[in-house]
Amino acid sequence: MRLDERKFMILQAIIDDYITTAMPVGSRTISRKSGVGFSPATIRNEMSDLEELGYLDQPHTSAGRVPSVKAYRLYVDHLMKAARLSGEEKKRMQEHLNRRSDQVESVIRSAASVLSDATRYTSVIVAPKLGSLRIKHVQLVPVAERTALIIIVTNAGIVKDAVIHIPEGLDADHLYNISRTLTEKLADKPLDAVRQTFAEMLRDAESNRRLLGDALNAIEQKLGGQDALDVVIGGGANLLNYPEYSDVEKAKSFFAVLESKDKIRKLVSRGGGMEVTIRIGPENGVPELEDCSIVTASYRVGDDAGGTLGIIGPTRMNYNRVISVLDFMGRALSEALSDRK
Amino acid sequence: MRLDERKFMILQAIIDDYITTAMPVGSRTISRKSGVGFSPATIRNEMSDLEELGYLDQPHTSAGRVPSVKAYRLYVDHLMKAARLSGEEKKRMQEHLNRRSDQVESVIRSAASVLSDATRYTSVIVAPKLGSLRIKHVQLVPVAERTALIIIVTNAGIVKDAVIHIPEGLDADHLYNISRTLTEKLADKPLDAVRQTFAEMLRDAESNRRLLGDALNAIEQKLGGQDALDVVIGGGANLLNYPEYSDVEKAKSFFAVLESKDKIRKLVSRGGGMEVTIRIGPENGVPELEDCSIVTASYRVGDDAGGTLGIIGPTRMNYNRVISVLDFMGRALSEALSDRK
DNA sequence: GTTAGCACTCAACACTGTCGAGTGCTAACG
DNA sequence: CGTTAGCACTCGACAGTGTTGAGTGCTAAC
Repeated sequence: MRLDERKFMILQAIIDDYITTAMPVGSRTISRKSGVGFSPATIRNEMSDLEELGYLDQPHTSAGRVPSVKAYRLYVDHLMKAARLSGEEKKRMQEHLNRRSDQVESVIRSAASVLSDATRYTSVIVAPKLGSLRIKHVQLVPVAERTALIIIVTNAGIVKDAVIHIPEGLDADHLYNISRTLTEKLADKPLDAVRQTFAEMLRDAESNRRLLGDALNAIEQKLGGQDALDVVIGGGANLLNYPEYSDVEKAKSFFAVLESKDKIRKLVSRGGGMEVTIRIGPENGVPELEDCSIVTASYRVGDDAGGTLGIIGPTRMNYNRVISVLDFMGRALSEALSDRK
Repeated sequence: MRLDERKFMILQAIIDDYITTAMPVGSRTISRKSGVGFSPATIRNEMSDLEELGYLDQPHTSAGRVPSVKAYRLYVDHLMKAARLSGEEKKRMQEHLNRRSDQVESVIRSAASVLSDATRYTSVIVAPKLGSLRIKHVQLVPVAERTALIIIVTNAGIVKDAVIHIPEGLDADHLYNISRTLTEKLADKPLDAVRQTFAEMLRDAESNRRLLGDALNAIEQKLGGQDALDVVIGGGANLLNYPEYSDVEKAKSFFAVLESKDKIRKLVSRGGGMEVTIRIGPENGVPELEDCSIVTASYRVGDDAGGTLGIIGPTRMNYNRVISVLDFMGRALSEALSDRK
């Protein structure tokens, strides 16, 4: 038995219907649809075939049918027609995104909320690994008696800074000199290499040990520690709008997953490339979310570092729309984060 | 009819029981409690009196009784004995809070999560109004061809910075001079006055118009715009653990309130002072949350600016513990934010 | 003043029958 | 031979029913 034209059509109709209603769909419903010229009985026969082929599941004997993971896969890979976002919508997203575009972190936060608002699902954005950005220059600026700001400027134009303590008696000139040395030593090195280079400097330089140590700590904390933005989630409560989560227990376990960075990271560990990746149901590898799908795309910062943005929703999500939104936002985000000189 | 000793005791027992079980409590339950030497029948008589006095409600004829708002009020104002946090617990909270103490924003975020973890309710922290902090000095640092970092140091040691665009051809010396001028003009003025002073400078200074305008925009955005941290919420999903929210609709409306900054702000608009404020049920003024209580305390940054921290939970929340946690965290947070030289 | 006894109330629960949506199968139709 | 009408069957949803148990209020006795 093969999937002929008509089976495709019927399957598509079932999926479309199920995506909007979340109710098992019966033969009558399909038969009534415009564009389908067959009686319920015929549809039933076809549905029976589709079930045998593994594209449909039946919750129980006298219920309608529900698309299986296999069906969604087929749908996503072959049946789906790409949705176009209206220009107006694109514009609106852009605006909401651009409004705050000073720090990487706040751009990402706003992107997450734009994503979840636009899709009505839950969004996840993993911050870029900034480690591969290269340092352009480093500067120490005195701010108070024994405090300075260390500023690191990278090739992507992103600035990281941190407040550090400095030994007494270091005046602006001193700091300026140290800055020059630091810049010389660090220029063109990736941020990842800061630790090592600092360590070397600590070994060599007798004086200013304290200063260098503090600076190193501060920077490390910014880049890789608690302070570094990691994964941002938007619209967690959105999923409560779907009947799949009308059970509080389910909702709770969903929120529990959202709070576990490990699981989130696992969820969005991406397939690579700028392409949109779709993981349907159990494919996502997190058992608690086996009836969720996750769609991810990626974005870049400058030419090196990149991160992932994604949408988590029920398996019957509107893949169509989600894909276009992610695709668009991936580009928009890359632009917002890279074009900052 | 007056509230005698025994009525107090019984009321207290009822409240205690209800707070832990969330089930209407009957006369038998109270009678069985150690320390109560009366039969259910006697308790019933007393409960009947208490109901008449407005301290108890009866969901329906043959159910147990439930404390009324008036009862909680009495409990909170007179019956409750202050809980002591164990040293161990205090230490744990301190540690979780202190771990990241570089930027105001991240300290507040971590405080929110400490609060919600410690209480198992939802926490809200309103960021301090930084506008009343006074400027100590201002500095422009070149970071790239046409970009500079503007750094504002305040008397509380808090540093705000923003990336701005600068006109071509301004070298480090120029910027240094401008910084000096800015510092002179702005020193000792509150951040709130920046706008006005800048405006004056814009009028006077013929050159560097662009630069000043950009700087003003950037700073404004940082202080009062989208970028300024406003209100942070922690543990929103915590409330799902309580039977009060086993209904998804209720949970949804709760989350809706959490997403509305206006309502949150209304919720935590504080009664003033370092004192802990308690609003029970409808007292909080937000109809959607009429069966939630909110307990707030405040914290300070330096000597001027202050913010509010609070806990939202069901009316039958563990006021006792919540109050001690808030009190402790209020101090801890003030300390963490002020002691930063 | 306290308590035992008793009739009463009401939510929760399990059970039952009905209804309707949906199915599979078979036979008839074009 | 594909399509369709007809029919028996299945099963969840729902409403109605009786039972149980927790809890109450009242009264009379201690």
